[in-house]
Amino acid sequence: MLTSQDLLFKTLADPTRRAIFERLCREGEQTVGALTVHAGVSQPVVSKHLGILKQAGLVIDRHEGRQTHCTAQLGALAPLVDWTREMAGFWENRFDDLEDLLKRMDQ
Amino acid sequence: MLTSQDLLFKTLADPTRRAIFERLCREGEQTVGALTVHAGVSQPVVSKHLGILKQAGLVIDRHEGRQTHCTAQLGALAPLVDWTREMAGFWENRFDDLEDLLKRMDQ
DNA sequence: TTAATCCATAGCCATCCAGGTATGGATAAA
DNA sequence: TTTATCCATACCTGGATGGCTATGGATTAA
Repeated sequence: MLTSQDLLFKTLADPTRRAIFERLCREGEQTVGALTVHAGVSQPVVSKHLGILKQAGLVIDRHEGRQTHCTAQLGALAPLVDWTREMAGFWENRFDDLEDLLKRMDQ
Repeated sequence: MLTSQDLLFKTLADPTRRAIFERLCREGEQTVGALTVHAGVSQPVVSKHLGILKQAGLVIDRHEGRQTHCTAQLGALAPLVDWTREMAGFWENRFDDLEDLLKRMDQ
């Protein structure tokens, strides 16, 4: 089974792809051409990365004539935030358990 | 150049590796053997994943006799949290800029 | 209509890497 | 001392994937 966390981590693991997403977050809507200028890779590669970002829900696009305008979808990062919170939660619980144990030992 | 975010995303992108880290967060300190039982892969593979997790600072270990006890280092997730916050920050700033623009247009 | 631009898709290749088995060193048990 | 257990390292292999070029459809410009 492929969790949404899996998809997010895998998608963001590639530096080129993450840089594209970062640029979209910083600059807002961008055409494929504009992204290609700064990506350091060829246009087909940028298109492929955008496809993967779209599949992960991190990017949506809008067609206007022969141009494709792309936008970052920040909300798609939610599972990532949730995961981090979950890990931190486990951590806290372990401290709570330890606290309980110490309390019981004290009696 | 390889940023700490790069290292973190790449390290956590693998499901098996992330599962090991998750288990360490949930259960606390575990030996390599205990981790192997639940990992679904061979012991050498677990050792290799632990090596990568250690390199990313996500795990530290402690040797006791012939056993190696591993612990999750939650603090190593900080760059991930920072990155997410940064992305959200860009988002906010863009809204702020838009707000400023609208305000100026209103005058 | 013709030429130029924007983008997506197809096909190819090199590289990376997660998985395996084999093995040996170190420690603990017999 | 001998045997068994725990773990790490070395080595190999197949599959995944990030990069490229070539190409064509669609739209705009000449």
